[in-house]
Amino acid sequence: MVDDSPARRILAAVRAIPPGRWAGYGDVARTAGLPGRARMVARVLAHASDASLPWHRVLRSDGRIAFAGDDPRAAEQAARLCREGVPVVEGRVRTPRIDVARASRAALDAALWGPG
DNA sequence: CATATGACGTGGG
DNA sequence: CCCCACGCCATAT
Repeated sequence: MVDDSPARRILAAVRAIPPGRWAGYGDVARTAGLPGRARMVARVLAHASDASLPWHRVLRSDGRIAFAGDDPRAAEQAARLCREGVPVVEGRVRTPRIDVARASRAALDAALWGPG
């Protein structure tokens, strides 16, 4: 079926976040059917091998980057976000997060119905 | 087996 | 804004 292992559902949820937007770890977990498992999302992303995965669109619930400020990964994430038009100031974004579950459903609809 | 550790979240003081 | 407690759970030590 479309949903397989928890990890797979998490990755699917992350991929559903459109460019220029972001979502929280908890949001992704809920969308993946794993309420309260934000840490699991972090783990999955940490071990993800898919280079095309938009991991940079996942932030803490308050819009801050999860890595420490001196962590090179933080700079990388900020760069990617800025590149998509999401300004990162002091390690945090101001733009409102999106409803991942909604985006996820939209993605499924698009996959089923196609562009037209 | 006991503790500590993470790319976390929420609630309260 | 700060700090703390607790919930969560796979891995690591």
